[in-house]
Parts: sequence; structure tokens; C-alpha cells
Amino acid sequence: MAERFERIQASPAYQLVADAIEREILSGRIQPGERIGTEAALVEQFGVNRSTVREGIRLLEQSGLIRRDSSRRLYASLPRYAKLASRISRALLLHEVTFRELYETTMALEVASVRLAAERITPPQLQAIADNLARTEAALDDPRILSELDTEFHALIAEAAGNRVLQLAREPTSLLIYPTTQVIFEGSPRGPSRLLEAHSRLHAALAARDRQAAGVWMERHVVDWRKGFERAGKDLDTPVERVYMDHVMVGGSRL
Amino acid sequence: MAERFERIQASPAYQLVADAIEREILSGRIQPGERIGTEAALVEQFGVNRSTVREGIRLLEQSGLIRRDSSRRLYASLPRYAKLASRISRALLLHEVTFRELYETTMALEVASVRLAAERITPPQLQAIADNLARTEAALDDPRILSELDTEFHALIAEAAGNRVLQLAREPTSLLIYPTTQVIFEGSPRGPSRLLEAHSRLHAALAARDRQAAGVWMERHVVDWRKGFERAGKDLDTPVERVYMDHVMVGGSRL
DNA sequence: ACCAATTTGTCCGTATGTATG
DNA sequence: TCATACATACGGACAAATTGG
Repeated sequence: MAERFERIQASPAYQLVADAIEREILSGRIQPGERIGTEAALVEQFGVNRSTVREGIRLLEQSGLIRRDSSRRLYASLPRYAKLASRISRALLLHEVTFRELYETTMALEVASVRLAAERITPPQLQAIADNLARTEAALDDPRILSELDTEFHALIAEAAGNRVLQLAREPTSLLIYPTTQVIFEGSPRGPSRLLEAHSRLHAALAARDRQAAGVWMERHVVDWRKGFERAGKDLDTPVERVYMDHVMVGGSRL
Repeated sequence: MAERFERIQASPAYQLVADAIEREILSGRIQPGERIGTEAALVEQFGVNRSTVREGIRLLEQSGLIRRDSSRRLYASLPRYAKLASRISRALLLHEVTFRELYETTMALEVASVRLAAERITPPQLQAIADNLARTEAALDDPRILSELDTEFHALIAEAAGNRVLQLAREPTSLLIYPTTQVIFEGSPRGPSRLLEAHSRLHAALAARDRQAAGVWMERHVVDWRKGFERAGKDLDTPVERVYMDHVMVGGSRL
């Protein structure tokens, strides 16, 4: 007999519950910050069992559309960038992307960020970068701190770019690539001073609102990362190791 | 009395169950494709009630680390890019990002993609783009189809770039920005032919493996989008409307 | 193609700890 | 302080679907 109809596959009730609540939030009928009804109320509305409602809620909880406050009550909320970014990082790790892929993407996003930042940076943001620079100068002999300051430096620039889409796009890559600077610097005497010079030049370009110079120096800076990476005996075409997993949060706590 | 200890906040049992399973997958002790134990087995191992186990599983199900096959059994799996991308798109929508933010990010990512594609594109990929071009030429008077072909065109280039990180980075933005071409073309007689010319030039540059030309034409092409957008009477600084939500999947099915 | 065992989906009732007013 | 509401967690039960002989 010919196949006349495609298979009907009814989703489980808990999935339907989750979809229904999700739709309410996405459509704006439930505003972020607004309380989701109590479980008892949802049981009433959906006409399903308590357990089913709870499974549906758990389904949404992970996505960030729903959050529990201290009292365990459920509220609709906006997914946080940090959480999204760490999920993406994890996915990239699991897919075993290579450092080359991170490198190329970082190049595009960091250069774009700093060029925008040169146009839009505010005095307080410039000051924050100057602070970072000072702390970097004081930590030239500590690769671990240096690596953290480097991550912060680029995050500050991304913030100054005033573009949340760009900011979110660069975050996952940043989480994976900047921790490597620690390893690079541990075997490279000239590395830290080169980093400091690049950061100083970038700060100067931003202060001068010089889009062009900022872009050029960022490009050099990212190329420098690659050279250091290769000089440290590493291959760009190897997948990012799971070692860097501990920079990625799991369920609210580090692994 | 002085505060000697900070507050201990135990996570709910279902959260601990989810974290435990997640750790097994992230650490590689459970390989993608491998079955997660049956609920009964997990009840045994964790020493909690089955409802609790089920809530923990639901928590993971949404993240893409766990998937149900047709038989409803649970397998570990790699998070799919498409699912991640649509989640990010949704988050961007909820945060009410502006078209300007999308525009700037698209510019950076599409130019970077096409430059890499010019170096790496394979003959079959080039052929796929040629096919797309032919279909575009045949659909110049249908804005809806044109918009879909435009999205496909850029996705093909991203694929040819051979960089999964870049591919994932551009996808969420693409999901939000390309549907607008439909609206733009509906009131713009010269729009479709300009799109066709840009796509043709890009194809030629890729065929010639001309990195430089490819980048330049892509830049013009993206700028063209902005001009069309503004000519259609729209403001770059308005948030992306929820209208585009229906390009974003919810729970496996469209809204 | 049939049957038995397994597994998931769903429901019911109850107990407990905690936050809120 | 106390009472109430609510989320968490447990135990047991049954139907439906799937698996594997």
C-alpha cells in the first residue's frame, strides 16, 4: 500500500507544556520578570498532572527563559549572555573545533570590535582600559594573571564597541582562546612585553579615536597570538583540548 | 556574633542529577551516540526517586547534550548548530537588539567568511553557488523566494569558508537579518537586480580565488542591504521586531 | 506475525522543608 | 511567632509503546 500520510508523532505532554509556556514568553504575553503561575495553577490550566508540569518547567529552566529566585519561585527572564556564551563554548569543544578556526574568527571579531570601539568609547570605558593596562604592567611575570587581564582587556573593548550582537558573537571564542595565552607566556620571555606594547598601542588608538590604527594594531596583536602559539610548539590544526573545559561553567558551578 | 561560615546552598536533587550526567558527557566518559541508562538504572545509581531522575533528564534535554530518538530512548549527542543558532537568535530578539547591531556584525562576519571561502572553496561548493545563482535569476520577481535564496547563498559561502566557529557565529545574525530582504525588495524595483549582480560578482571572485575582490564585493553587498533597508523607510536603530520570530524554531516546531 | 519483558509517559497521594505575610 | 502556601521529593500504580525473542 502506498504511503498516504506521514507519521503523526504526538509530543509528550511535558513537551507541550514547555512549548506553551515558551510561546507565552516569546510572544511577550508574559513579560521578563513576571511570575510564572504556581505549579498548582499550571496543573489546573493544562489539565495534566503535577509531575508533568514539573517536567515541562525543567525543560525550560535550562534555556534561561525561566529562572528561580531565592524563594524558588519561577519567573520569566531574559537569557543571560554569559550563560549562552559558555554553552556555545562547550558545544565548540565537543565538536572538536581547531585553534585555526578560533584564530580566524577571533581575528574578524576583535578587529571589528576595536574599530567600532574607536568611534564610540566613553571616557569611563577608556579609563577602565587604562586601569587594566596598569595592572598588566604590574603582572608581567605572572602568566596566569596576565592571561586573565588579557581576557578582560578584550572584553572591555568589546563592551566599548556598543554592539551586543558582536559582543555575544566574540564571547564563546574568547572563552576558548585567551586561556591559551597563559601557556604561551610560560615559555616565552618576550611574550608579555609584546602583549603590553600591543595593549598600550590599542589604548592610545582608542583614546585618539583612530579607527584605522586601532584595527591595524589589533590585527598585529592577534597575529602575535598565533606566532606565540606556534612558537610554543603547538599546531593550529589540532582540536581545542578538553583542558580548557574548566573555563566553561556547568550548571552554575565549575567542573 | 561574627559570620564565620557562608551560607550553604544545596542544589535541588534533580539539578545534581543533571550535573552528574552532564559531567559524564562533557568528560567523554559517555560518548555521543551512547545510550544514557534507563530511568530505573539511574534511580538505582543516584538513589533518588524516578520523578527526580526524570526532572534531571528534562533539564539536560533542552541543552542538546541529550536527544531522544524515535523510540524515546535517550542518547548522548553533540549539540546541533542549528538548534544553538536559533536559541541565540531568540535571545537577541528578546534583548531587543537593533538592526544596526546586526548590520555591523554581519559586515564583519560575512566579509571574513567570503575571504576564507575564496581560498578554500571546492568545485562542488562552487557549483552549488552557481546553482543558487541560476535559481535567483529565475526568481527576480518573487521577493519571498528571493529572500530564501539570498539566505542560502550566504550560508553556502559560510560553508565554503571551512570554519565551523565562523559558521556558527554568523548563523544567528543571518537568521534575523536576511528575512528583511523580502520586505526591502517588495518596494524596491532595482533591489533584486542589484542583489543578482553582487551575487554574480561574488561567485566570479570565488571562482577566481580572488580574496581581495570577494571581500570588496561582499562589503558593497552588505552596504547595499543597509541602503535598501533605509530606503524602505526603516530605521537602523529600531529593535528587531518580533515579527521575525517565526523564523526561529520553538521546541522543534515553528511558532 | 505473535508474545513477553522492558521502558517510558502519566497519574495519584503524601510528606517535608522553607519562604512569606 | 505562627499559619499558610509552595516547591521539593518520595512511593506506588497503570497504560502505551518498544524491544527482542
